[in-house]
Amino acid sequence: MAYTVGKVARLAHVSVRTLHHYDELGILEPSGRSESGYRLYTDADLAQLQQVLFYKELGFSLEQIADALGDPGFDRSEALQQQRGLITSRVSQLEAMLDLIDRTVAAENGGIALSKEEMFEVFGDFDPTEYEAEVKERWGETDAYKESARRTARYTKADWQRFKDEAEEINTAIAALIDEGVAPDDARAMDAVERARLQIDQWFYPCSREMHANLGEMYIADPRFTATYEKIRPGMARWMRDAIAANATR
Amino acid sequence: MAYTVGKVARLAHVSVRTLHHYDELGILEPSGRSESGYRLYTDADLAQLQQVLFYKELGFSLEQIADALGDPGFDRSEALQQQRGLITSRVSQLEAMLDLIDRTVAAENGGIALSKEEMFEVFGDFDPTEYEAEVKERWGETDAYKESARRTARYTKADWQRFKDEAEEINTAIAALIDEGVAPDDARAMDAVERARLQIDQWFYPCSREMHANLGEMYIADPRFTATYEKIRPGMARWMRDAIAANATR
DNA sequence: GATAAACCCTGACGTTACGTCAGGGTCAAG
DNA sequence: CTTGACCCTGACGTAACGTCAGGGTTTATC
Repeated sequence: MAYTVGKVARLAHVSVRTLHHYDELGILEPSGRSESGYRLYTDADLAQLQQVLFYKELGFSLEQIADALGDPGFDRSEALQQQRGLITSRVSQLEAMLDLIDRTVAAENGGIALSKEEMFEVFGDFDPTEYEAEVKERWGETDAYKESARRTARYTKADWQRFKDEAEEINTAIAALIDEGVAPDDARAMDAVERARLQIDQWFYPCSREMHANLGEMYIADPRFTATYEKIRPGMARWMRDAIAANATR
Repeated sequence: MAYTVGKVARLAHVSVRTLHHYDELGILEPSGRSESGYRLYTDADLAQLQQVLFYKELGFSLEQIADALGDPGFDRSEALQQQRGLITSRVSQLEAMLDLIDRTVAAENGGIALSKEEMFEVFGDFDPTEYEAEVKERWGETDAYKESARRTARYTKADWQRFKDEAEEINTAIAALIDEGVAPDDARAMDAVERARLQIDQWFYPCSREMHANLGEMYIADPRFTATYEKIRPGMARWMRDAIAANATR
């Protein structure tokens, strides 16, 4: 029922030093100590260690992990769902790499050559803004991509920085609403996603509320978009979809 | 045809600093410089960068990458096949995580609880020695696991260190043969894998040449085993399978 | 019941793979 | 011809541990 560092280390395939480190950072403090000062981990501690390892596997920093686990509103099942989605999107990314390798080999054997962009698009994180216009075209607004390209061509470095700051602020605000437990059909929720819509409208291409609703659907249908929002808060992708849908019909 | 750092960075979703770093380490030195000293990357450099990124994605250190790419016997297609196998095994691991999450959620909803080992077995690298005895049982030698457990129970820390050193030496010798281009049915190859067989026989459980051949088949059938050997040298898993098979029938 | 091997503790410095300035030269569009 | 984006070389900072050192504790075994 109570495990010493060494036992936990062997069980979880981590080093003793790693457990010491997590203890220092407050990410995983053992529930008890023996008389002689030995760290003693309980079953609950093991469950938390598993959470730490899942998050680490998904590329979260230890600081982010500390924040997530330290949050009083932390919910294990919710986190597991979030992690499930993120792992799924990671699998898609790796499968894209397999596909890239196959196409590269085919090209070497006289197949069609790959563009420079194709050679690297599987690396690095997925950028939603790059992709939204493209998706929009599939739904009919055939000029979205061109319009977006036309506008963004003139953007300066400072413009992009402003856009990023603005986007982050909007996302932070939404995350705060989620933390407060505000429902997606609450007026504050709809206002928040309306800000997101206006931002797209202003910076990239005309985006009606109906079109925004389409994008919202994609947030939960495409694992890459889902991952983008789930990484901010568990359940955020679905919450946004619902809030955007509510905003479109109010 | 010639790209500056910034262009390469945007294309490959890496930072300029990263490219500087790779240049310092000699992992990716641009083929040219402009008059004013700007780094100029060619298409071939981009292909090499892609290789670096693949290896990095698979958890190789920059030092290992430098060794692999710097090796005069480096072969792009061979490396791509190796990477394909390693990515496949990574996907299996992530799928095991998805399965673990599902079982954890099921357990929370009144399903069967998970053992401590199950909670963590998906993390950390795959240890072949832990698994071989278990697999051996599937082929009939029903006491392999028990025998192995009986023997290893008495092993001291120093014993394990000796075993690891020995195993590494054997693998290094095999890798050297591969580097030399020695064929799997060469006598030297058979001798090398015979040493591997004797090591298993000595440390864990009786392992006949026929049984060893079965293990060899598994090295290419199970992606986790394949990954273990492919990580040492591209093509090593298949080479060992062939050498072991040759050794079993000589 | 002693004695060694294995295990635990707390510092504290080392390492990898970059991030992040600082200070200064270069290029291209208006 | 200037201004914003871009490039250079140091050089120090950082995250997540690895790796001793020095010293106490537990446990298996003789």
